[in-house]
Amino acid sequence: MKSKILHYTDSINYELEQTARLMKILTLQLFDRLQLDITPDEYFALDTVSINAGICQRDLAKLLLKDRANTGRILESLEQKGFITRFIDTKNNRLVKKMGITEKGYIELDLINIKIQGYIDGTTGKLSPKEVDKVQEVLKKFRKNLEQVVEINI
Amino acid sequence: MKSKILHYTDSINYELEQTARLMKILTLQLFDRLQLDITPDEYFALDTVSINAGICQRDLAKLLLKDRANTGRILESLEQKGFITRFIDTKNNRLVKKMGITEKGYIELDLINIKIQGYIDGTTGKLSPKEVDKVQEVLKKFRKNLEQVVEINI
DNA sequence: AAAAATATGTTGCATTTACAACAATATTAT
DNA sequence: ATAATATTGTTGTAAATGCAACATATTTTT
Repeated sequence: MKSKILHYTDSINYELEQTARLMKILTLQLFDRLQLDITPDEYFALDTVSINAGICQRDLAKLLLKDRANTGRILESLEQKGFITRFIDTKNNRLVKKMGITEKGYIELDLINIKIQGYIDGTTGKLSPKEVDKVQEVLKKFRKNLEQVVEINI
Repeated sequence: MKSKILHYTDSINYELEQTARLMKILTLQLFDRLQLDITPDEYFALDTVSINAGICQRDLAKLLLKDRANTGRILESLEQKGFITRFIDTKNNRLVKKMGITEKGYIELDLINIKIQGYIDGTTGKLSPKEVDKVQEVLKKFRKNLEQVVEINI
Protein backbone atom coordinates (compact mmCIF):
# COMPACT_ATOMS: atom_id res chain seq x y z
CA MET A 1 0.00 0.00 0.00
CA LYS A 2 2.99 2.28 0.48
CA SER A 3 3.54 2.43 -3.25
CA LYS A 4 3.66 6.19 -3.40
CA ILE A 5 6.56 7.57 -5.30
CA LEU A 6 5.76 11.21 -5.70
CA HIS A 7 5.53 13.23 -2.54
CA TYR A 8 4.19 16.69 -1.94
CA THR A 9 7.58 17.81 -0.67
CA ASP A 10 9.10 16.78 -3.99
CA SER A 11 6.64 18.85 -5.98
CA ILE A 12 7.10 22.23 -7.51
CA ASN A 13 3.95 23.22 -5.67
CA TYR A 14 5.67 22.63 -2.36
CA GLU A 15 8.70 24.70 -3.27
CA LEU A 16 6.51 27.52 -4.51
CA GLU A 17 4.17 27.59 -1.57
CA GLN A 18 6.81 27.30 1.10
CA THR A 19 9.13 29.82 -0.49
CA ALA A 20 6.31 32.29 -0.98
CA ARG A 21 5.22 31.71 2.59
CA LEU A 22 8.68 32.44 3.90
CA MET A 23 8.90 35.51 1.74
CA LYS A 24 5.58 36.73 3.08
CA ILE A 25 6.65 36.23 6.69
CA LEU A 26 9.88 38.08 6.01
CA THR A 27 8.07 40.96 4.33
CA LEU A 28 5.61 41.26 7.20
CA GLN A 29 8.42 41.31 9.73
CA LEU A 30 10.21 43.90 7.66
CA PHE A 31 7.23 46.22 7.32
CA ASP A 32 6.58 45.83 11.01
CA ARG A 33 10.14 46.63 11.99
CA LEU A 34 10.35 49.65 9.72
CA GLN A 35 7.06 50.94 11.11
CA LEU A 36 5.73 51.77 7.69
CA ASP A 37 2.35 53.44 7.32
CA ILE A 38 1.00 50.83 4.92
CA THR A 39 0.75 47.07 4.74
CA PRO A 40 2.68 44.96 2.24
CA ASP A 41 -0.48 44.44 0.20
CA GLU A 42 -1.12 48.16 0.11
CA TYR A 43 2.44 48.75 -0.99
CA PHE A 44 2.09 46.21 -3.79
CA ALA A 45 -1.13 47.84 -4.92
CA LEU A 46 0.32 51.34 -4.69
CA ASP A 47 3.31 50.38 -6.78
CA THR A 48 1.13 48.71 -9.36
CA VAL A 49 -1.05 51.80 -9.57
CA SER A 50 2.03 53.97 -10.00
CA ILE A 51 2.99 52.18 -13.17
CA ASN A 52 -0.58 51.81 -14.44
CA ALA A 53 -1.93 55.32 -14.23
CA GLY A 54 -5.67 55.52 -14.77
CA ILE A 55 -6.29 51.82 -14.31
CA CYS A 56 -9.74 50.79 -13.10
CA GLN A 57 -10.39 48.63 -10.05
CA ARG A 58 -11.18 45.41 -11.79
CA ASP A 59 -8.12 45.58 -14.01
CA LEU A 60 -6.01 46.23 -10.96
CA ALA A 61 -7.61 43.27 -9.24
CA LYS A 62 -6.63 41.12 -12.20
CA LEU A 63 -3.04 42.29 -11.93
CA LEU A 64 -2.94 41.67 -8.19
CA LEU A 65 -4.83 38.38 -8.50
CA LYS A 66 -7.14 39.47 -5.73
CA ASP A 67 -10.91 39.59 -5.92
CA ARG A 68 -12.77 42.85 -6.50
CA ALA A 69 -13.96 43.13 -2.92
CA ASN A 70 -10.51 42.81 -1.46
CA THR A 71 -9.01 45.15 -4.03
CA GLY A 72 -11.66 47.76 -3.34
CA ARG A 73 -10.92 47.65 0.37
CA ILE A 74 -7.20 48.04 -0.16
CA LEU A 75 -7.84 51.04 -2.39
CA GLU A 76 -10.24 52.49 0.16
CA SER A 77 -7.45 52.40 2.70
CA LEU A 78 -4.89 53.87 0.31
CA GLU A 79 -7.28 56.66 -0.54
CA GLN A 80 -7.97 57.46 3.10
CA LYS A 81 -4.25 57.71 3.69
CA GLY A 82 -3.98 60.08 0.78
CA PHE A 83 -1.70 57.95 -1.36
CA ILE A 84 -4.09 57.61 -4.28
CA THR A 85 -7.06 59.49 -5.70
CA ARG A 86 -10.06 57.78 -7.20
CA PHE A 87 -12.42 59.23 -9.74
CA ILE A 88 -15.32 58.06 -11.84
CA ASP A 89 -14.63 57.67 -15.53
CA THR A 90 -15.73 55.46 -18.39
CA LYS A 91 -14.14 52.47 -20.03
CA ASN A 92 -15.91 50.95 -23.01
CA ASN A 93 -18.91 53.13 -22.30
CA ARG A 94 -19.14 51.81 -18.77
CA LEU A 95 -18.75 53.73 -15.57
CA VAL A 96 -15.62 52.66 -13.75
CA LYS A 97 -13.57 53.86 -10.83
CA LYS A 98 -10.17 54.85 -12.06
CA MET A 99 -7.31 55.91 -9.86
CA GLY A 100 -3.96 57.59 -9.79
CA ILE A 101 -1.14 57.92 -7.33
CA THR A 102 -0.79 61.22 -5.49
CA GLU A 103 2.33 63.23 -4.81
CA LYS A 104 2.19 61.93 -1.26
CA GLY A 105 1.87 58.44 -2.68
CA TYR A 106 5.01 58.85 -4.76
CA ILE A 107 6.92 60.08 -1.75
CA GLU A 108 5.73 57.14 0.31
CA LEU A 109 6.64 54.71 -2.46
CA ASP A 110 10.13 56.12 -2.81
CA LEU A 111 10.55 56.07 0.94
CA ILE A 112 9.58 52.43 1.18
CA ASN A 113 11.72 51.42 -1.76
CA ILE A 114 14.73 53.04 -0.15
CA LYS A 115 14.01 51.53 3.23
CA ILE A 116 13.55 47.96 2.06
CA GLN A 117 16.31 47.85 -0.52
CA GLY A 118 18.90 46.51 1.88
CA TYR A 119 16.60 43.80 3.15
CA ILE A 120 15.69 42.68 -0.33
CA ASP A 121 19.35 42.17 -1.04
CA GLY A 122 19.57 40.11 2.11
CA THR A 123 16.99 37.63 0.88
CA THR A 124 19.17 36.58 -2.01
CA GLY A 125 22.09 36.11 0.34
CA LYS A 126 24.69 33.74 -0.97
CA LEU A 127 23.06 33.41 -4.35
CA SER A 128 24.89 35.01 -7.23
CA PRO A 129 23.12 37.72 -9.25
CA LYS A 130 23.04 35.25 -12.10
CA GLU A 131 21.21 32.71 -10.01
CA VAL A 132 18.75 35.31 -8.81
CA ASP A 133 18.03 36.27 -12.39
CA LYS A 134 17.59 32.62 -13.21
CA VAL A 135 15.02 32.20 -10.44
CA GLN A 136 13.03 35.12 -11.74
CA GLU A 137 13.33 34.02 -15.34
CA VAL A 138 12.16 30.46 -14.87
CA LEU A 139 9.48 31.53 -12.43
CA LYS A 140 8.11 33.99 -14.93
CA LYS A 141 8.00 31.35 -17.61
CA PHE A 142 6.27 28.97 -15.25
CA ARG A 143 3.82 31.65 -14.19
CA LYS A 144 2.96 32.57 -17.76
CA ASN A 145 2.29 28.92 -18.38
CA LEU A 146 0.06 28.66 -15.32
CA GLU A 147 -1.93 31.67 -16.44
CA GLN A 148 -2.98 29.74 -19.50
CA VAL A 149 -4.06 26.72 -17.50
CA VAL A 150 -5.93 28.40 -14.64
CA GLU A 151 -9.29 29.97 -15.25
CA ILE A 152 -9.45 33.15 -13.22
CA ASN A 153 -12.75 34.87 -12.56
CA ILE A 154 -12.13 38.36 -11.29
CA MET B 1 9.70 62.75 -7.67
CA LYS B 2 9.12 59.88 -10.07
CA SER B 3 12.66 58.67 -9.54
CA LYS B 4 11.69 55.12 -8.74
CA ILE B 5 13.62 52.52 -10.63
CA LEU B 6 12.80 49.27 -8.92
CA HIS B 7 9.19 48.17 -9.09
CA TYR B 8 7.35 45.50 -7.21
CA THR B 9 6.50 43.74 -10.45
CA ASP B 10 10.21 43.46 -11.20
CA SER B 11 10.96 41.83 -7.89
CA ILE B 12 11.45 38.20 -7.12
CA ASN B 13 8.81 38.67 -4.45
CA TYR B 14 6.25 39.48 -7.10
CA GLU B 15 7.06 36.42 -9.18
CA LEU B 16 6.94 34.19 -6.13
CA GLU B 17 3.72 35.54 -4.72
CA GLN B 18 1.82 35.62 -7.98
CA THR B 19 2.99 32.21 -9.11
CA ALA B 20 2.17 30.68 -5.76
CA ARG B 21 -1.21 32.38 -5.86
CA LEU B 22 -1.99 30.97 -9.28
CA MET B 23 -0.86 27.55 -8.16
CA LYS B 24 -3.12 27.77 -5.14
CA ILE B 25 -6.12 28.74 -7.25
CA LEU B 26 -5.43 25.89 -9.62
CA THR B 27 -5.08 23.38 -6.81
CA LEU B 28 -8.33 24.52 -5.21
CA GLN B 29 -10.16 24.24 -8.51
CA LEU B 30 -8.68 20.81 -9.01
CA PHE B 31 -9.63 19.49 -5.57
CA ASP B 32 -13.08 20.89 -6.06
CA ARG B 33 -13.56 19.33 -9.46
CA LEU B 34 -12.31 15.93 -8.34
CA GLN B 35 -14.62 16.08 -5.32
CA LEU B 36 -11.93 14.90 -2.96
CA ASP B 37 -12.73 14.26 0.67
CA ILE B 38 -9.99 16.52 1.97
CA THR B 39 -8.74 20.04 1.38
CA PRO B 40 -5.38 20.81 -0.25
CA ASP B 41 -3.94 21.78 3.13
CA GLU B 42 -5.09 18.52 4.63
CA TYR B 43 -3.56 16.64 1.73
CA PHE B 44 -0.25 18.42 2.21
CA ALA B 45 -0.30 17.63 5.92
CA LEU B 46 -1.29 14.02 5.32
CA ASP B 47 1.53 13.50 2.87
CA THR B 48 4.03 15.10 5.21
CA VAL B 49 2.86 12.85 8.03
CA SER B 50 3.20 9.82 5.77
CA ILE B 51 6.90 10.44 5.30
CA ASN B 52 7.51 11.55 8.87
CA ALA B 53 6.02 8.78 10.93
CA GLY B 54 5.73 9.59 14.62
CA ILE B 55 6.30 13.31 14.19
CA CYS B 56 4.81 15.57 16.85
CA GLN B 57 2.47 18.46 16.13
CA ARG B 58 4.90 21.28 16.59
CA ASP B 59 7.53 19.69 14.37
CA LEU B 60 4.89 19.15 11.72
CA ALA B 61 3.86 22.79 12.04
CA LYS B 62 7.47 23.77 11.42
CA LEU B 63 7.55 21.67 8.28
CA LEU B 64 4.26 23.10 7.03
CA LEU B 65 5.17 26.64 8.09
CA LYS B 66 1.82 26.98 9.79
CA ASP B 67 1.23 27.95 13.38
CA ARG B 68 0.44 25.37 16.03
CA ALA B 69 -3.22 26.31 16.25
CA ASN B 70 -3.82 25.91 12.55
CA THR B 71 -1.83 22.68 12.41
CA GLY B 72 -3.79 21.25 15.31
CA ARG B 73 -7.07 21.99 13.59
CA ILE B 74 -5.99 20.39 10.35
CA LEU B 75 -4.91 17.28 12.26
CA GLU B 76 -8.18 17.27 14.17
CA SER B 77 -9.99 17.10 10.84
CA LEU B 78 -7.72 14.42 9.44
CA GLU B 79 -8.21 12.34 12.57
CA GLN B 80 -11.99 12.68 12.42
CA LYS B 81 -11.90 11.47 8.85
CA GLY B 82 -9.84 8.49 9.94
CA PHE B 83 -6.77 9.30 7.88
CA ILE B 84 -4.40 9.64 10.81
CA THR B 85 -4.20 8.46 14.40
CA ARG B 86 -2.86 10.58 17.21
CA PHE B 87 -1.36 9.34 20.43
CA ILE B 88 0.38 10.80 23.44
CA ASP B 89 4.08 10.13 23.69
CA THR B 90 7.17 11.83 24.98
CA LYS B 91 9.91 13.75 23.25
CA ASN B 92 12.79 15.00 25.36
CA ASN B 93 10.91 14.05 28.49
CA ARG B 94 7.94 16.15 27.41
CA LEU B 95 4.47 14.98 26.62
CA VAL B 96 3.69 15.45 22.97
CA LYS B 97 1.01 14.40 20.55
CA LYS B 98 2.52 12.20 17.92
CA MET B 99 0.70 10.87 14.92
CA GLY B 100 0.79 8.35 12.15
CA ILE B 101 -1.07 7.74 8.94
CA THR B 102 -3.71 5.03 8.90
CA GLU B 103 -4.35 2.40 6.28
CA LYS B 104 -7.29 4.47 5.16
CA GLY B 105 -4.99 7.45 4.99
CA TYR B 106 -2.57 5.64 2.71
CA ILE B 107 -5.38 4.63 0.43
CA GLU B 108 -6.64 8.19 0.28
CA LEU B 109 -3.15 9.51 -0.38
CA ASP B 110 -2.58 7.08 -3.24
CA LEU B 111 -5.97 7.87 -4.66
CA ILE B 112 -5.30 11.59 -4.66
CA ASN B 113 -1.84 11.19 -6.11
CA ILE B 114 -3.24 9.16 -8.97
CA LYS B 115 -6.09 11.57 -9.56
CA ILE B 116 -4.01 14.72 -9.65
CA GLN B 117 -1.04 13.38 -11.55
CA GLY B 118 -2.37 14.41 -14.92
CA TYR B 119 -3.17 17.90 -13.78
CA ILE B 120 0.24 18.40 -12.23
CA ASP B 121 1.77 17.59 -15.59
CA GLY B 122 -0.50 20.18 -17.12
CA THR B 123 0.87 22.94 -14.97
CA THR B 124 4.30 22.58 -16.45
CA GLY B 125 2.84 22.67 -19.94
CA LYS B 126 5.29 23.76 -22.55
CA LEU B 127 8.22 23.77 -20.19
CA SER B 128 10.76 21.04 -20.74
CA PRO B 129 11.49 18.62 -17.91
CA LYS B 130 14.89 20.24 -17.65
CA GLU B 131 13.35 23.63 -17.13
CA VAL B 132 10.96 22.27 -14.53
CA ASP B 133 13.87 20.75 -12.66
CA LYS B 134 15.65 24.05 -12.91
CA VAL B 135 12.70 25.89 -11.35
CA GLN B 136 12.65 23.49 -8.45
CA GLU B 137 16.39 23.55 -8.04
CA VAL B 138 16.81 27.31 -7.91
CA LEU B 139 13.68 27.71 -5.82
CA LYS B 140 15.00 25.26 -3.26
CA LYS B 141 18.28 27.11 -3.06
CA PHE B 142 16.46 30.39 -2.65
CA ARG B 143 14.18 28.90 -0.02
CA LYS B 144 17.07 27.47 1.96
CA ASN B 145 18.62 30.89 1.89
CA LEU B 146 15.42 32.53 3.07
CA GLU B 147 15.17 30.09 5.96
CA GLN B 148 18.39 31.47 7.32
CA VAL B 149 17.23 35.06 7.06
CA VAL B 150 13.71 34.76 8.43
CA GLU B 151 13.14 34.16 12.10
CA ILE B 152 10.26 31.76 12.46
CA ASN B 153 8.50 31.31 15.77
CA ILE B 154 6.39 28.18 15.68
C1' DA C 1 -38.42 46.20 -28.19
C1' DA C 2 -37.93 43.10 -24.53
C1' DA C 3 -35.12 39.80 -22.27
C1' DA C 4 -30.89 37.83 -21.20
C1' DA C 5 -26.21 38.29 -20.47
C1' DT C 6 -22.11 41.04 -19.24
C1' DA C 7 -19.29 44.49 -16.75
C1' DT C 8 -18.25 46.98 -12.61
C1' DG C 9 -18.17 48.00 -7.90
C1' DT C 10 -20.05 47.25 -3.07
C1' DT C 11 -21.90 44.77 0.91
C1' DG C 12 -22.60 40.80 3.81
C1' DC C 13 -21.17 36.54 5.44
C1' DA C 14 -18.60 32.49 6.28
C1' DT C 15 -14.08 30.56 6.19
C1' DT C 16 -9.17 30.93 6.98
C1' DT C 17 -5.46 32.50 9.37
C1' DA C 18 -2.55 34.42 12.63
C1' DC C 19 -1.57 35.98 17.07
C1' DA C 20 -1.98 36.10 21.94
C1' DA C 21 -3.25 34.02 26.19
C1' DC C 22 -3.62 30.00 28.72
C1' DA C 23 -2.69 25.27 30.91
C1' DA C 24 0.39 21.78 31.97
C1' DT C 25 4.90 20.14 32.41
C1' DA C 26 9.96 20.22 32.29
C1' DT C 27 14.28 22.59 32.40
C1' DT C 28 17.33 26.16 33.86
C1' DA C 29 18.78 29.98 36.82
C1' DT C 30 19.23 32.22 41.15
C1' DA D 1 14.55 25.00 46.71
C1' DT D 2 12.29 28.38 44.53
C1' DA D 3 11.61 31.24 40.69
C1' DA D 4 12.09 32.08 35.99
C1' DT D 5 12.14 30.32 31.48
C1' DA D 6 11.01 26.99 27.79
C1' DT D 7 8.16 23.39 25.37
C1' DT D 8 3.88 21.73 23.69
C1' DG D 9 -0.84 21.89 22.61
C1' DT D 10 -5.48 24.25 22.95
C1' DT D 11 -8.76 28.00 23.01
C1' DG D 12 -10.35 32.57 22.00
C1' DT D 13 -10.36 36.51 19.24
C1' DA D 14 -9.51 39.68 15.69
C1' DA D 15 -8.08 40.38 10.99
C1' DA D 16 -7.79 38.79 6.19
C1' DT D 17 -9.73 36.59 2.43
C1' DG D 18 -12.89 34.86 -0.80
C1' DC D 19 -17.38 33.97 -2.45
C1' DA D 20 -22.04 34.96 -3.36
C1' DA D 21 -25.56 38.33 -3.78
C1' DC D 22 -26.82 42.75 -4.96
C1' DA D 23 -27.24 47.37 -7.52
C1' DT D 24 -26.47 49.76 -11.61
C1' DA D 25 -25.64 50.30 -16.28
C1' DT D 26 -24.52 48.50 -20.90
C1' DT D 27 -24.35 45.19 -24.48
C1' DT D 28 -26.06 41.26 -26.82
C1' DT D 29 -29.66 38.07 -27.99
C1' DT D 30 -34.21 36.79 -29.32
